[in-house]
Amino acid sequence: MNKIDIRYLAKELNLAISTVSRALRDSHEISPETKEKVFALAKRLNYQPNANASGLRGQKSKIIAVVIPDMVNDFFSLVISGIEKITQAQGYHFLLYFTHGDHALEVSFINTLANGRVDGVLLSITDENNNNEHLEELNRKGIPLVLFDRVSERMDNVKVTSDNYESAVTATRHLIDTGCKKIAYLKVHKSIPVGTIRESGYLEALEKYSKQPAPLILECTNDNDEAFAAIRNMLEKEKPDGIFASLEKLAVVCYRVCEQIQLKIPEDIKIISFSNLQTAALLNPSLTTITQPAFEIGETAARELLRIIRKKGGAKGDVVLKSRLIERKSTSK
Amino acid sequence: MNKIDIRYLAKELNLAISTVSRALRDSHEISPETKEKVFALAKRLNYQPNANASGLRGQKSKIIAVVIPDMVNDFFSLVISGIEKITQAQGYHFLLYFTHGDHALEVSFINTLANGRVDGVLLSITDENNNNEHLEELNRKGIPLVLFDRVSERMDNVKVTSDNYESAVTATRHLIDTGCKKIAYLKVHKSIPVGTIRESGYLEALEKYSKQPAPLILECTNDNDEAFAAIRNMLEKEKPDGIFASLEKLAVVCYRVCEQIQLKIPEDIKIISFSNLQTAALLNPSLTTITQPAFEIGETAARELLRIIRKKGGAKGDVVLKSRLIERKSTSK
DNA sequence: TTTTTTTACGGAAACGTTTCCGTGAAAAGC
DNA sequence: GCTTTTCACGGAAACGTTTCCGTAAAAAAA
Repeated sequence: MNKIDIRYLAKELNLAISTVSRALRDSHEISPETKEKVFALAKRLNYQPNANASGLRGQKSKIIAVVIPDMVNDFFSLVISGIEKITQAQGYHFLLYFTHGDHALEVSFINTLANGRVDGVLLSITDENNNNEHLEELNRKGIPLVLFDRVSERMDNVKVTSDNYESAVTATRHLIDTGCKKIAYLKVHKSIPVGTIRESGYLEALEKYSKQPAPLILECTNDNDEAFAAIRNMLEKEKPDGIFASLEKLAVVCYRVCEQIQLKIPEDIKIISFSNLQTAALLNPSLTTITQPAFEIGETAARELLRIIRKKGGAKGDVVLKSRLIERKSTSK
Repeated sequence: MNKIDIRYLAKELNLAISTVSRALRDSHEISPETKEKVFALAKRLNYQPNANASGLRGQKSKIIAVVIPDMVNDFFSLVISGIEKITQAQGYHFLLYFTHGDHALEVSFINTLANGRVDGVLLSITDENNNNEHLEELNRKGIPLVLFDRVSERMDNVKVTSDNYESAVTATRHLIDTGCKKIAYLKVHKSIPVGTIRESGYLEALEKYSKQPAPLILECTNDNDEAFAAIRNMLEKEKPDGIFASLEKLAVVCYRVCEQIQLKIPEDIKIISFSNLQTAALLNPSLTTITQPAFEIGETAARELLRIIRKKGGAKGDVVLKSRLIERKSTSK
């Protein structure tokens, strides 16, 4: 089978390669009749321009890279779906990379991407406390970068996030409003900024709206069994009547602990959690959540990136999207 | 900022471009000392070979395409994770495409991919009943293709699936064993082969292991509200004591219906479902599932594809992976 | 009519690699 | 000591586009 490239089309039509190329790109220098002939043949032979050749010549690939920690919860699945919607609509493609929480892997990905493979990068930072020389380098090379969800304040790229502080206040206040007198805040030990920001929201709300004498913060590890033990210990010792989990996996562990030590939700203890779990409504009892606009975060980040790619450096406007409190049975009075 | 290409390295080291290229690829024609110098400079300048240029010259991109219907349930997220593990380990990249159930979109994706952009394609077919001329075309062009989960028996590409028939038998039998006398099978109207295969498993099990006089099959639409109405109607009229849902979304709808018409699970009715829902254990009551080895399907499919890419056409061995029955409260006696 | 502009196209360079082919010098074989 | 082989590298072509530059012919302007 003959491979059909632009050269073959040209030969077949008795035209110069340049003419065919221009016709395909609908240049005004080409007569309508010639265009017609070229289009017809191209369609008939299902001609597809070689991506590497165009990319090499034009110094662009129509591909962006999406770098995220992983896909173990629904949040990033939804973000990806949002990104896909935009890239698909605008004729772009995307490569997907998981850093698995490994900063070195992130550095490696970013470095190997700065070689014409992609026109831009969408990144949710793996470890926000680590250095980001690799990102500075990306900026120096002029490769558009948009950060989302897990961002670094030290970078002045466009950032797309959700209102973690405000919704943490809302969540805490919701527990207070439903009668909780002693509210615990659960986080993971790796102090990712989003965790810290949510914590300040919790503290702020306690201060302002509650009479609780002292905050009650439990720092768990990433290990589920360890978290289970820690939470159980805390529940038995401190006996809080409200729990605010900063991550959905912590809420899930809480459910298990409560089952084991026979605490009834929401009678004995109320639980609220940040979560994008699509089955939150089906848990036993259904879980009240602060749900981030994950799909919209993906859409917005992608849209911003493509805008920058086209305009070669547009306005640097951060975008903060609103999360929603979805009240369910785990916090009913 | 100077862009550092191989030409720049050559000039800097007073070497020919070809020498540098060979050194970087660790050719035996280059002396160890020269290699050292080249490696050192390349590392110092963080040189990354231009992907489009290598791709164009070498006619390969080290990128594969992954085409799936969507990511609305955990199954495909897990598959993607499995694929990522393999591509990452073997130095490949992957582009992700969603067909959203639109056959024409699948055709369009496949066609535009056959232009050197990717070295191979991993596909879960959108509509197995539709024609697959686009896939034949891909085969003719010599672009490796591996099908997974939703495959077409008419294609003789490598296929990676799970044991839908056997596990449907197992699922039905599980309901029979827990005492169900009248078991309904729930499917969606689009007769995707996987649905049909599961149905035959259900029928086979009824025939062999149950005294149920006739099968009870309900065909739902993709619309959740319609499915709700249909299931409710069926439950009230037929009063089955066991439900086998071929898709997890149907099981979820069942839960809602049961709640509304006050049927107790598992006392009044038992439910089992194909599902990869990570929170199946947390539902109320926890849901007994047939869980497909999604991650392994992704791993296997990717591994097979990369093998074919390297060997340029290896053995055509289909792979069937085993699903697991995970017994939970929705089917307890 | 002559000159200028426009139209519609052709030729060739360039994008950054990889690899084929060639070659002088050193090493090996005789 | 002469021929042959090996070694280590250089030059240039090729991958398939896009676009710059050039140019006959036709159209417009003079």
